Amino acid sequence: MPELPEVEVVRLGLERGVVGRTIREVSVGRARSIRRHLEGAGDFTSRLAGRTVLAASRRGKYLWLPLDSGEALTGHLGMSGQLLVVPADSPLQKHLHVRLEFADGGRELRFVDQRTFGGLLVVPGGDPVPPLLDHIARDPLDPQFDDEDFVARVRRRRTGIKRALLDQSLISGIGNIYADESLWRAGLHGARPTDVLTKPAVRRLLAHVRAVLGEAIAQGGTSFDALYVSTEGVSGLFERSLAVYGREDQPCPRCGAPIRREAFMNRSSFSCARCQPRPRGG
DNA sequence: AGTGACGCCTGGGAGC
DNA sequence: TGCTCCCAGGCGTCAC
Repeated sequence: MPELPEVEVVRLGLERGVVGRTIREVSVGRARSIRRHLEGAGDFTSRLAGRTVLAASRRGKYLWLPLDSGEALTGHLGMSGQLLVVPADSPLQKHLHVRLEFADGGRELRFVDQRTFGGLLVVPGGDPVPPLLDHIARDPLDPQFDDEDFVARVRRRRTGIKRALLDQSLISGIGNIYADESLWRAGLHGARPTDVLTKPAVRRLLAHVRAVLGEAIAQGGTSFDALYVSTEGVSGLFERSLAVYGREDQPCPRCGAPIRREAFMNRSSFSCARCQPRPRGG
């Protein structure tokens, strides 16, 4: 499940694998994967053919490749999207939807996506950020992320802290796994109301968010259900470092109390029953 | 403007 | 065995 660390690992792979290369031809096998490119497949492929990739960029969970045309090939991996850089003659993946061949005849870029929540599109801009992504907040690893502005905005919210962490217009890149891990490290239950958290508490949480994201990148991300791999097809190793996510009834690594699982936004939240007390009324 | 619910997808696993 | 149901969940859209 690609969140910021997984997407960053993919970005690094794209930087090594496709930056500086010129696209020769693009084929779209499944229109749904470019559904956000409203002009359709013909327009999509013609905007890419002959263009050179200038960089590999990321904000939160979005990726984009700025092109020499002033546009950018933008993508989101959704739940199960993969961007693979593979030899042109390698076997076709079952859920291969878009192929980009390069003029140098070397390895090609493939978009593979089982659940098809992800997708690609070509958009104007891209240096530094396509306007398409204006509504996506800076992520906490962005040097220009404004800590005190984040703290203030969180405390003005009237919601639970986990909902706030998952709100990509407030802070981007965090999904269910890293939200739960960060909250565990901070000793906060996700239902804790944002408007009564102290400034130091929010700052501490932000520090834990940064730490867990950084550690996960160093481990190549989390390949919890094997749907996430790097551009080289390699799984990440951070699953073994997860303290709470997916660990219902197992002992909390800090206190030994059983990890609890609760329904949350049509999915699950994992937390320690002792270290992360549920707020009253929550 | 902020808040929260909903729908989109597929495959693996549980249960019958 | 084979069927049905549930679950994973990021994000755009929509209602309030």
